This record gives sequence, C-alpha cells and structure tokens, in this order.
Amino acid sequence: MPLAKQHPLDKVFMALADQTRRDIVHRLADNEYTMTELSSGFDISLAAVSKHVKVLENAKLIKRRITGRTHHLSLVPEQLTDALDWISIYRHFWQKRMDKLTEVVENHED
Amino acid sequence: MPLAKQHPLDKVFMALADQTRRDIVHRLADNEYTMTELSSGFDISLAAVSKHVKVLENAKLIKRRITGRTHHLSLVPEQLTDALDWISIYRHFWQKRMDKLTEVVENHED
DNA sequence: ATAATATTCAACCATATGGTTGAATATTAT
DNA sequence: ATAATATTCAACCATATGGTTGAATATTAT
Repeated sequence: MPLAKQHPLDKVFMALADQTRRDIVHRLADNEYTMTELSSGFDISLAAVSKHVKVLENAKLIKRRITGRTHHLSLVPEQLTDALDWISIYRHFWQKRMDKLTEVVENHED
Repeated sequence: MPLAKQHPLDKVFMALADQTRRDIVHRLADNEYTMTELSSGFDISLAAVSKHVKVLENAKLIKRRITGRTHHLSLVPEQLTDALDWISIYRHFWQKRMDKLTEVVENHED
C-alpha cells in the first residue's frame, strides 16, 4: 500500500523510468524552460506534461521558479547524484565479473 | 498505453524504483540465491518475491539458472552500467553547478 | 473592464503495480 | 507409489500511472 513511497530513491528511479520524463531532464540540462516551452516538442497535452513535471519535482529532480503566471523549470543535480551513488556501489561487483570475462576471453585466445 | 514499454531504461529504472527489489539486487551482489533463500528475510509472501524477481529478470538485471526444481538467481551487470551511463551524461551539467556553488561559498569566505 | 495567456484542477479511463491466498506443476526423497 | 519441497499460476484487490478533455484560476495586455 505505498501511498507514501518512503525512500527518496523510489521516487527518483520511478521518475526516470519514463521516456518523456528522461527527455524533460535532458532538455533541462541545457536550459531553463517554461511549461509551454517544454510541452512543445512533446505530442501529449500540456496537462500531461504538467503531470510529468510534478513527478520530477516531487522526486526533487527539478525545481520550479514562478514569476507571475509562468513557471520556469530547472534541473536539480543532487538526486541524480544519489541515484548514481546507489548504482555505483555495484560497480565493484560487476568490474570483478568483467575481469573474469576478460580473463576467459584472453585464455581462449592463447 | 504502455503495454510494451519500449526503452530498456524504462524497465531498468522501474525495476530499481522499489525498495524490495533494490534489496534483492543488494543481496545478489554478494551471492547467488535460490527463491526460497531470497524470500527469507523479506516479510512478504514467496509469490510476491517471485514477482519481484520476474520484474528484475525482465529488466535484465538478474538472471535465473534452473537446476531441477530450484532456481538460482544472480546479478547481471550490463543494465546497471547502462543506467549509470545515462545518469552520467548529466554529471558534466551538475559539476558545473557545483563549481558555481563552490565559487559562491569561497567568495563568501573572503 | 475585457480578452488573452499560462498553468493547474477535476473527472474520467484503461492498464500496471504490489500484494494476498489457494491450487497447480515439477522435481526429489522415502 | 507417496510425500515433501520449490516454484509458478490464477484470481482477486486496492491503489498508482499516464493519458484525455473541459473548466477554473491567475496574471498580463489592450
């Protein structure tokens, strides 16, 4: 019954698990955009983009600066770092695996 | 209507967006486990663990080796690498941000 | 004041998710 | 042959997701 998804990584990974939202992150890496600007280039409704933005905002991947009636969206790096850190823990593991694989390949070449 | 979630990263990030599944990945980083072994230590049913395993397997994060009636699960590194790579694209962006922040802090210290 | 613009809200829909329990299937042990 | 063990399957449930459309709200321009 996850009404309140506890761990921040739940929200971050969930937010990244959608192509449209990854595209939004990608766009915001270069520039700030308003809602209307952002939604142009997606073939879904503005309301749908608005929902995606809310998901990203809730995951703290982006933030919103409101000036009058327009909302300016920008990327926030911290949570991406946390996601990267989580995955990185397993780098050691898979590096070991890769080394083994390389070894096998090299032995095969002899 | 995502019956077929196209991009592999959709599945990978979705798979990682759940604490139980991240725990499974964590456990499998050390060791191979069977279903029964894995499910001990989680307070959900074996069937539920089985479903989580299927999600991870479908995302190609783990693989299953069947010997007789027991299934041995193990971690597969490649997709984790892909996820890491995707996030890493934005490292440059946030590093720039971090540098700016550091600058501000240093100026403040003067 | 009125109109246009930017955005959210609400209601709705179809499908997915994460859990349960009990039955089914396959393999192994006695 | 029978029983035990390992795992999946099926049906079910409550809630979440990702989309829609039309109305509402707030701000800005005329």
